[in-house]
Amino acid sequence: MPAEKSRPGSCSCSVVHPQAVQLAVQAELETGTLIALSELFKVFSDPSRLRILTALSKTELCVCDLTEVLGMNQSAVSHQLAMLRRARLVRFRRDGKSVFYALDDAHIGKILKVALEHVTEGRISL
Amino acid sequence: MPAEKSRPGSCSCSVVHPQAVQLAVQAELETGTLIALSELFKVFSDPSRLRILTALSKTELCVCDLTEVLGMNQSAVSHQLAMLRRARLVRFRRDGKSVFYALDDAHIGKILKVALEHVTEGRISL
DNA sequence: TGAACGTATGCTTATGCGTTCATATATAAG
DNA sequence: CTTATATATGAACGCATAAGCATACGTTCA
Repeated sequence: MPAEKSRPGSCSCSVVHPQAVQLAVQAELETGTLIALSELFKVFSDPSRLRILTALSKTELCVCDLTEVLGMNQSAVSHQLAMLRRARLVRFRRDGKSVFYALDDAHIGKILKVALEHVTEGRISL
Repeated sequence: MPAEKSRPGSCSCSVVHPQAVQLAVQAELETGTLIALSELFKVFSDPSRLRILTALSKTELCVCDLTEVLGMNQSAVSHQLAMLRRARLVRFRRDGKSVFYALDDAHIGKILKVALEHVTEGRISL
């Protein structure tokens, strides 16, 4: 008997470790959760958006302020803000002609903080 | 006097809020940190990689095991593992013909946990 | 109402990225 | 040394996306 398993679709290996595989399979996240997670991280994966979030972590800002802080044009900033809005990471209020943005969730700061720890520690170990 | 400021490059607005902008500018991350952060999040922004990290959070696995767990072909898994390796999120050891992968950093679990909280809470509030 | 201003958005382009295919490397067995 | 197996890697294809341009929308003021 050559292999302890042999599901045809996935891989030709015969050295699969069943108990480890089973553990891993049981730990799998639901598809919906997985997609939501990856989309959340995708929002954080762009430097411009990180700068926006960092700025908003200190104070509410209007779009014009953000173009000033980031040195980007208004269209680019608005596009990124739209994405942050869709991800529900920022909220906004209109005041006359200006629209003010602010962070929408407490977890955002936590995520950034933990990630920053990872990054800076990695730095040191280099 | 029409505007309180008017740096030409960024934006034609005249309603910039100087004290808020200053606060935000002071909070800016260094460019290197910013890039490192965004690259870290980029690694987390793909469902396949999240599945790999979730699986490895439970147990060490060889490449063949991972193809089994994920139902992806070996090449795709290896490419993703290479990326995780470059990001120093996983380490690996060779044992005969097999290569076993494991998580490389304690922060990874934390980041995932906090993000998961955000995602699931968002779920509930819908 | 019309003009001016702040902001949002559709379209386009350039770039990036995930997967697959083909192939290369590494280890083990005969 | 040859063959088989496990993994890695380069090239290419298709899709997603960030940024810029032009323009539309919403608000204020005259």
